Amino acid sequence: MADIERYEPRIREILSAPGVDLSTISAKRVRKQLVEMDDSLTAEFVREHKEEFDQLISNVYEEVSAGQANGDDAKGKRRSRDEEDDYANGGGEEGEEEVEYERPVKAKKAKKGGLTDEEVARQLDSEINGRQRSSRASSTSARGRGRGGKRGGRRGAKSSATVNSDGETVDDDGEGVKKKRRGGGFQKEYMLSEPLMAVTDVDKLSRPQTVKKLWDYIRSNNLQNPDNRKEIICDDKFRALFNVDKIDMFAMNKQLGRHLREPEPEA
DNA sequence: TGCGTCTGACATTCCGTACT
DNA sequence: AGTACGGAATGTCAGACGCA
Repeated sequence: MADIERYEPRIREILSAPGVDLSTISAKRVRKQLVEMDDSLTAEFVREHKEEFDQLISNVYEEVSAGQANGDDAKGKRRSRDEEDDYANGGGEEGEEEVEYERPVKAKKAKKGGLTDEEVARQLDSEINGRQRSSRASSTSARGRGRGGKRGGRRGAKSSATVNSDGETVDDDGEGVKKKRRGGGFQKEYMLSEPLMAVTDVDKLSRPQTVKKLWDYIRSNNLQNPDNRKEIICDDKFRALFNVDKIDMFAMNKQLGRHLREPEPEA
């Protein structure tokens, strides 16, 4: 039986460190920090004893958060909405705790200014009215899911709404969803820079279409690093585009903006 | 009514976790 | 072990909503 208890001070240190937001910290992150802090501790060991670590982290979390709540009523209040639902739900008392108390995106939103009266009112209003937006946002990560690769729920399964080859947003039936999203937005076309034109073979595209074209090009030219598929090995055209030999896929999207410019207004 | 704020939408791949 | 899926980053705009 490994002596996991001896890591308690470390865990306490992590959880009570200045700048640590208990509403966003996760057991996973604590474990990671633990490994980083303690050279004698390996990731493998932590993985092997994950449950024990999680149990310990949870205990320390309870203590630390209780301590902070005493001295900081505001933070106590902040827990009230979301965390009552999941964290305190199973936890709070003894017994099986929901160790994965992470709510990163929610926390991000909260960080933007916390829950003001206005926001609370809006949330309540949304819940009452059962707006589509609120139902999505309230579950997991609103942005995360909307943005992420699981549109429609399955990898590779094309979404219920996609951008077709004309840059038009369509749903599964091929019907336009312009009722909801007319014009502009993703359908807005930009003039492409010369290097970007060289890759896409067109001079005007919407942003999503541009990204799509880039990925077509990447795949057809095998530019993905086989060891790290998030990394793109630049060929001449890409090098001209990004001025680097390799680029992270996220950075690529970021850099893309530099190659898109507003179309000149038509006469 | 206008302004400010917030959310959802789209493309992409990979990692970690939960579940079977 | 294999499968399924959420979440991660990036950009921008439309639409919904609250408030003054």
